Amino acid sequence: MFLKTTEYALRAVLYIARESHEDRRVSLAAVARAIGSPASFTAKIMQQLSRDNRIVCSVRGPGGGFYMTPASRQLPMQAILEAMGEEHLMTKCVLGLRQCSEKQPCPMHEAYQPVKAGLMRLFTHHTIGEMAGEPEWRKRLQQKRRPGLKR
Amino acid sequence: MFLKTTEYALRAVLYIARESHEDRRVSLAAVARAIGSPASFTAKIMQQLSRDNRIVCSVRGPGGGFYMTPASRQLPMQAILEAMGEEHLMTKCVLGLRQCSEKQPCPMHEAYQPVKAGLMRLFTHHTIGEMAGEPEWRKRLQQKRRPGLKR
DNA sequence: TGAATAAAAGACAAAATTATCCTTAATTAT
DNA sequence: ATAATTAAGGATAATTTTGTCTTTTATTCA
Repeated sequence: MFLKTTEYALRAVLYIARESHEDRRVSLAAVARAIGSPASFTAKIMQQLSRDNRIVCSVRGPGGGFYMTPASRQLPMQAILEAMGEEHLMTKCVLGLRQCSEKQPCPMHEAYQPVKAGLMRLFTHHTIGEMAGEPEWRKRLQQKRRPGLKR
Repeated sequence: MFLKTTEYALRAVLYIARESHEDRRVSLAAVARAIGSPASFTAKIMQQLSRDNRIVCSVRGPGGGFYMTPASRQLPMQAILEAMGEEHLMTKCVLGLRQCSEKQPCPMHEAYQPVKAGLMRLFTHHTIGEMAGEPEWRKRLQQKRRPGLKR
């Protein structure tokens, strides 16, 4: 569906939405560990996500790291795709045809239409904060982070 | 959504389903032109699709080319994805997590579920022949092939 | 101010995907 | 049989994506 980069970005933002506040920041290393992406690669992704502090905010120096404001949590999930330059994946033709449209439909257009609509709805109708609200996720990440944890 | 290779494969099979019969074969060059993919790259894709003549059949020599049998037209669209080794894209987690499941859902699992179901339905419930049945497609391909056509 | 910390930025490397070219094998027609 | 045609197969190259490493900049604290 998405590029690995974008998958990492989605994971990272959801993680930060859970774990951070204005005063409690999470480090790059913590993010990388949590989302299972190499640290220096994660760094590049975080740069895209924190450009202009639009989606996540970043602070350098001791005690620094990343966090999200309440305002950013109100952004639709789509904002993450936009930051990564992959928002077109929601509207793209299944066959990858540029000219495909309602007027000039590809053979799969009609059948794919409801899937596309569902995708768009998924990313436009849900905010980041909303998506980050699931409790199962955090539990699993902690299991993963310390595999040898007893019980 | 899919790799370019797979998009080409889907386009190629739908094109061949339309244009060919046991006795009327389409050449590699024709397929490549129709789907807008470089000829030698298309050749590689056709090799995957005609392996064991499972999806398309191929014939070498003068008058040769590719065609589809009525039996192949009955295959679900999914068969094309399988031939290209991308069937997992239908069932994959949006965040790309391997462990994501009903029991261990990622934050987007529940919301993505209906989209995934739609995707799977799209490729399992529709046959290649069915999908190839749209008249608009052929018209557009012919326009594209000869851009300077009068009228 | 100076040292330590943590992200930003840039250069570079590896891997995967996409694309090209050349040779071989199969089929048809002469 | 020989030549011509068309796909198969193999080797190689270009591009994109993914990943790494080093240096720079901002911030905090002593």
